[in-house]
Amino acid sequence: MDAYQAYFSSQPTTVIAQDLLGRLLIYDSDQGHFAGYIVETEAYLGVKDSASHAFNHRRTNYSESLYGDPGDLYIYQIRANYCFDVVVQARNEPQGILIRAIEPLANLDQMAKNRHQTGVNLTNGPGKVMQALGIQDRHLDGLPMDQAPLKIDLSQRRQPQKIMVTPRIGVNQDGDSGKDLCRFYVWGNPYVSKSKRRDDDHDHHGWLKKEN
DNA sequence: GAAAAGATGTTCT
DNA sequence: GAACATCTTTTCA
Repeated sequence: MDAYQAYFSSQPTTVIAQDLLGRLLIYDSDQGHFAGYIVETEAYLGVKDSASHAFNHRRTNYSESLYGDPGDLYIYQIRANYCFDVVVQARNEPQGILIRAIEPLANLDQMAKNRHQTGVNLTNGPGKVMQALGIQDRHLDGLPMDQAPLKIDLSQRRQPQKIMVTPRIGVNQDGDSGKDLCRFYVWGNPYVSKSKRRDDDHDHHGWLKKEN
């Protein structure tokens, strides 16, 4: 197993989800070089998680990638929108981390064209991130991230001032896992989904220091 | 700034 | 036919 796979399988999923906050998401496409800091994640804990696509060992051709190797991509469509997970834990252990929001760093102009929006609306939600990056199909589904154009840079990390923990967004609250505290985000960052502007940290966007 | 409704693909009953 | 790991637009405050 390489170091990339080890990172996504040597700690509990909720710990990895928090460690991903502040890391750089990169996508190289024919639209240019996209980059942004991850500011919001959600952990999905596999067969015992009532909100997971793999609940009760559900396994279909559609969600097969979730059962793949740690560090693989799982790209899926929910209603009219695409989202993506990083697959974590060993092969056949279907856990994943949904990347819900990023703070854009590079290629903001192209993101605005792809989204037909500006400001925080570029990337403050999982479907919005995919639209901003111009990903509107599943051709990257199942690929190992370190060999795909869409990847997370593990060589550096921006340090959040404070990590907030809440129940997940958009999942059925009546399920056994509906109120589990599996959503993590950078306090004060304006790109966190469903956040209120009066809670923003205008000086540092919730990071410990200025731009590296 | 909140709430409601519509668009929409896959899975399960 | 119903539910869903979502987003946009409209309507009302």
